[in-house]
Amino acid sequence: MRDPEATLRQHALPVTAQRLAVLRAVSRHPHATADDLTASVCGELGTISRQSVYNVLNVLTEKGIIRRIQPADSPARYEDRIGDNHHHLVCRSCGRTEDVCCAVGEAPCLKAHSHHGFKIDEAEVIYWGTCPACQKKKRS
Amino acid sequence: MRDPEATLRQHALPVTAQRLAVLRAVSRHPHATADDLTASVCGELGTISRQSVYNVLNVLTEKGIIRRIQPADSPARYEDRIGDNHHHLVCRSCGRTEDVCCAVGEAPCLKAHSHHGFKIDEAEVIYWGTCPACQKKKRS
DNA sequence: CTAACTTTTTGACAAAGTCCAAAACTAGGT
DNA sequence: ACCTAGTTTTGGACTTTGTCAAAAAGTTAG
Repeated sequence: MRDPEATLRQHALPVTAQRLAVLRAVSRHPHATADDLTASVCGELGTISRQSVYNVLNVLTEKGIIRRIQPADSPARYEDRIGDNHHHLVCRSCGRTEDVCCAVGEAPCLKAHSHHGFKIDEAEVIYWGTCPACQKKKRS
Repeated sequence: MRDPEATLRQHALPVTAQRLAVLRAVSRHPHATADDLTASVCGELGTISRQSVYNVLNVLTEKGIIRRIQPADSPARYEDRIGDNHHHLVCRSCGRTEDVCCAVGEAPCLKAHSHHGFKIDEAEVIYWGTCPACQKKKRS
C-alpha cells in the first residue's frame, strides 16, 4: 500500500482518520481479523467504534482495495495484497495464515470447465495443515 | 450411504433414532445446512432438538462418516460423499452448491510443497460463480 | 463558510453455534 | 427380561461475529 490517502481519493472515497488507520492496519497486519484490526487502530487513534471498522472494511472490500478471506472456523481476515491470484495456507489449530503462490503456475485450478451451467468467476484454494508451533505443541 | 445403522455400529456409536434420521437426511439432501437437516428430520421423527442435530453432525464429522464444508457467507453444509477428493462450486447469490471432480486429474492442487514449515493435510478448492437461475434473475 | 451528503457512533438485533445440567435412552451383563 | 453404567438428548442460557437504524459529527464542493 503506497499511499493510503491517494488510494482513497482514487476510489472517490472521502478521506477520514478511521479509513486511513484501518487501511494502514491491514497493511501492517496481513490476515488480521476485524478484532485484531480494531485493537491496532485503537493504538493509533485512541478509539474507533466496532461498526466503523466493519463499515470501512466493507467499503474497502467492495472497491477491491483489500481482500476478505473467510476460512472455516475463523472470523473473516483481510489483506492488502490483491490481484495476484495467490492462495492461503491455514493452521487448523491456531489459525495462523500464510500466503501461497499459485502452486502450478498461472491459475491452474481456475480451469474448471463451466459445470452445471454456472458462470465461474473465481477459484479459491485453501491449504489446511498444522503450523510449526502447533506441531511442536502437539508432540509435547 | 448403504446402511446407516451398520455405519453407526462400525464406528462404535450407539444407534439412536436421531442419528439414523440425521444420517439419512444428509444422504437425501447433499450440501444441506443444519437448519435444512433439522426440518427434514422433523418430517421423519416429528421433532428433534437443535442441540441434537449439532451433536450428531459433529460426531459424524469427527468419525469421518460425513464431511462438513463451510463456504464464506453460508452456514456449514454437510455431505455424504467422502474420500474422493472432490471440490465444490458455489453460487454467490443463492448458495446453491454442486460437486466438482478434481479438475486436473488427481489432487493436482494438493501439491503445495511444504511452505513455512506447515504440515499440509488437505487442499480445499471452492469455485465461486453464479448459477443458471441467478444469472437469469439478474438479467431481468 | 455554508450546505449537502457521507461517515461515525451507539445500541439494539440476528444468525449460527456452543456450554451446561437434568432427563431419557442404549447396550451389556445377569 | 431387568438393572446398571455410561451416553445421548433436551432446553435454556450464552458467545461470537456481524448487521440495522437513527442521531451526531465530519468531509468536500461551491
